[in-house]
Amino acid sequence: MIAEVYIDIPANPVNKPFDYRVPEPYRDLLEPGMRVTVPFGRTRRLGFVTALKESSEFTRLKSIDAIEDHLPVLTTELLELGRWLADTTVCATVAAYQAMLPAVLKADYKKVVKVEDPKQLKKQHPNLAGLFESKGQLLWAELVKNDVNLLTSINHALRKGSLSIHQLVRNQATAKHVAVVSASVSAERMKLEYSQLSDRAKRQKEALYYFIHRSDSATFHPTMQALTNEGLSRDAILKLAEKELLRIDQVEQFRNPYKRAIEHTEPLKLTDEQANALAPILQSMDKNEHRVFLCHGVTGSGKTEIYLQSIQHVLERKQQAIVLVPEISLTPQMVVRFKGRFGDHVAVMHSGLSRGEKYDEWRKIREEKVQVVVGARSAIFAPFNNLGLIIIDEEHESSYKQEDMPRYHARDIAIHRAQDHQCPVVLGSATPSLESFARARKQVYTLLSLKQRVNHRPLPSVHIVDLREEMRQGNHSVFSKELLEKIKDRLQKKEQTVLFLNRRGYATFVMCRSCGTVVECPHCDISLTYHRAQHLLKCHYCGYEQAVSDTCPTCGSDAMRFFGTGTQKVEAELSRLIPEARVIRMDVDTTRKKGSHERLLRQFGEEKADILLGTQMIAKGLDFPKVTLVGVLAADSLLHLADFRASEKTFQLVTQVAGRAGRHDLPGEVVIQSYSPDHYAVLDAARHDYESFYNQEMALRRLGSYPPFYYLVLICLTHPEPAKVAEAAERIALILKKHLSDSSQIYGPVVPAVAKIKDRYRYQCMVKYKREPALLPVLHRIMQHFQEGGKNGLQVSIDLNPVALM
DNA sequence: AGCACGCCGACT
DNA sequence: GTCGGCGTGCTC
Repeated sequence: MIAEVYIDIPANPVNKPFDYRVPEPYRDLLEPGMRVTVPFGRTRRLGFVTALKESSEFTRLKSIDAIEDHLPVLTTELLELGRWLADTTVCATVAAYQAMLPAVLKADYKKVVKVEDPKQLKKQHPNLAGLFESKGQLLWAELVKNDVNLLTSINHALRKGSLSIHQLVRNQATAKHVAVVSASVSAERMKLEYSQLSDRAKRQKEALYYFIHRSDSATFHPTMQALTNEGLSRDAILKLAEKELLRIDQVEQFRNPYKRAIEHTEPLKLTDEQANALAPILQSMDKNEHRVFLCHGVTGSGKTEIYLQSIQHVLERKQQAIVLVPEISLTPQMVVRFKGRFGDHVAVMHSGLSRGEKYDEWRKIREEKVQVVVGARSAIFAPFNNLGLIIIDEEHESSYKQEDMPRYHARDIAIHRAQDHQCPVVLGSATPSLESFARARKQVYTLLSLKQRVNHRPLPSVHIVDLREEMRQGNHSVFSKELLEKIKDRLQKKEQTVLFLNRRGYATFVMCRSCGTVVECPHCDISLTYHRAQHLLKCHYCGYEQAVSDTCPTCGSDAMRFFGTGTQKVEAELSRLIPEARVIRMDVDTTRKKGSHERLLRQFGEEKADILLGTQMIAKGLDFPKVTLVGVLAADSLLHLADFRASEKTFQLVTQVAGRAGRHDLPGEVVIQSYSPDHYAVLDAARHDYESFYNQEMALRRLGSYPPFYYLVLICLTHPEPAKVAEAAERIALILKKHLSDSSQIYGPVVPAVAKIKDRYRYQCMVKYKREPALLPVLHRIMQHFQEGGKNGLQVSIDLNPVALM
């Protein structure tokens, strides 16, 4: 028997299956989808078995070393999905497989140096022999870490045979075990032994006594942890186990990230609108029919309840469901809603979990211990075998697009899997992506509309403030008069305010007023942002930091001034203008630590603050009854980005943020500050008019030949030398022009808005096309040709259907 | 990704 | 003459 194995090196030259002989004892065990360790070249690597066969065109086959799994980690469906994913996103097949699995299933490679001939080593390299001391082997990394100059003597010793190198492939997947203690003899016997124990064995007697006097001693098996918590001695228990009076078992345990008890909830009574939306979804499930529904519902229209009740139906049909939620709205609030309804049937997957916790949640899915998974983007690969429904909440969210290889969009994966399983997909959003809404209009998707909020609360009233007018009246503050007054008013009424600004840091750039020099990052083509807390200038692209100087590096004048406003500056302004206000600031800088995101939100929920000030991350999923005012400080910060989606993003963001106000009994109010108050994205968001926005934006997209009228491909090249990228970009553009049809438009090469990142110069080519059969073959060929380069050479990335043109 | 093979500059 | 730089090519 022969196995086809994909080696876990996501590079082009090894992106193909390698044949290996399967040793006799493995023949009944090995299945496609399992991981194996194999000899590869002169090292050992982990690989994925994709197929089994009887013959190979290669004669000198090596054998598989070991099987790493009992159960295939990739199901037949996922193996196939991975191939499709690699093809359609132009990446290595293993890269696709790795993206579908939890990180712990990746191998941990360790190089080990072994002493073969201690005497010779001591004679020829006493310094090396000293390092090894009495140990027979050392980790390569440890050995080299001490002294790089050792390399020469190590090489010499290797050649002389006094040292040898071995490759260790360690499986990182470890289940958590707990020690469980139980009685291994009868109570009578324990009593007897007890009486025979010497009085000096006080701790042992104590422990034994504890077990004897349990009426349920036969079925009593507490964890070691629990017993030591009771004050019993661990050593005494071990001694008793040695005497075979007690036994200790290592029991595999799922880590439980959600320890607190969650109250069970019952299905809510649906409004007519909700019931009308739910019915076709259930119908489609019952007919085992693949259909995509676009659930377009205003914020607060009760989409989640529709999700919950359709999942209920999935469970009744003994099927499984995947629910995708954007990472930032995967809050405890959200988890509680699903766990409350479905309890232990739910696994949760998000970035806040440790690697071990993620692995456990994944195993619950793989071993069919749960039927529902709620998770961020990668949960779309949940290894369910009988999917009945896939839900993507906030389907317009750009975080569903993975930004590194494989550059997939979870929505595309969802539709592909749902076709395999003949089940429906539900896309939900208050502000659908133009792509999805256009498909709904063309009846490719089925549109479900929810126009009313469940509790019949009116949508918040929205005021647009013209910041140009404020400027004219001499107000240079980040707050308009109107907004400031409203914040003060809420403070007095003990109500809460949410303020949104899409820029972190203090000032977005530092400029010399005398010569106009803007301080830029030495490694990137971008201005540095001033962070006041540490009094540093930081690059938001590469993380570079430098001290703030008082004088201009170019002209030496002391006219350096801060421009632009970030969240830190707003925070400072607030404490100056309204010193009594308690402010919580939420941005990448204040939520970097694990759990701080949740902690800040909880504090705000407990009304320990009056104002929540934040970036993107506060735009979604927040639901606090006391919030009656939402302020969007600069609604056009995104609008002027050179991106065809700028208006769409602005519209979505403003709508989402506005939706945070007045979700409960108290009426909500929204103030939008903008330098372009007449822009349709701002106006339509203020009027809660999606269709009007859609129509205007579609007209512009048609004019610019942008999605959803055309598909895009973005090819981005980087290299430390500008001339090298330019040349490669030129050649790629030529290849595209030569091989693609006339109906496709090829743009570039051009230098993108940020011309250099992390000391690498960038160039881009773009293709717009409607139907282009030659596209994927050409892109694969480009990848093959240009991506063979080494570490510092040319890097090529291909992004099909990019979400941003950065 | 590693690692060897292979062809040109500064050293014992 | 050799050590060693990193450009190219292969791993079932």
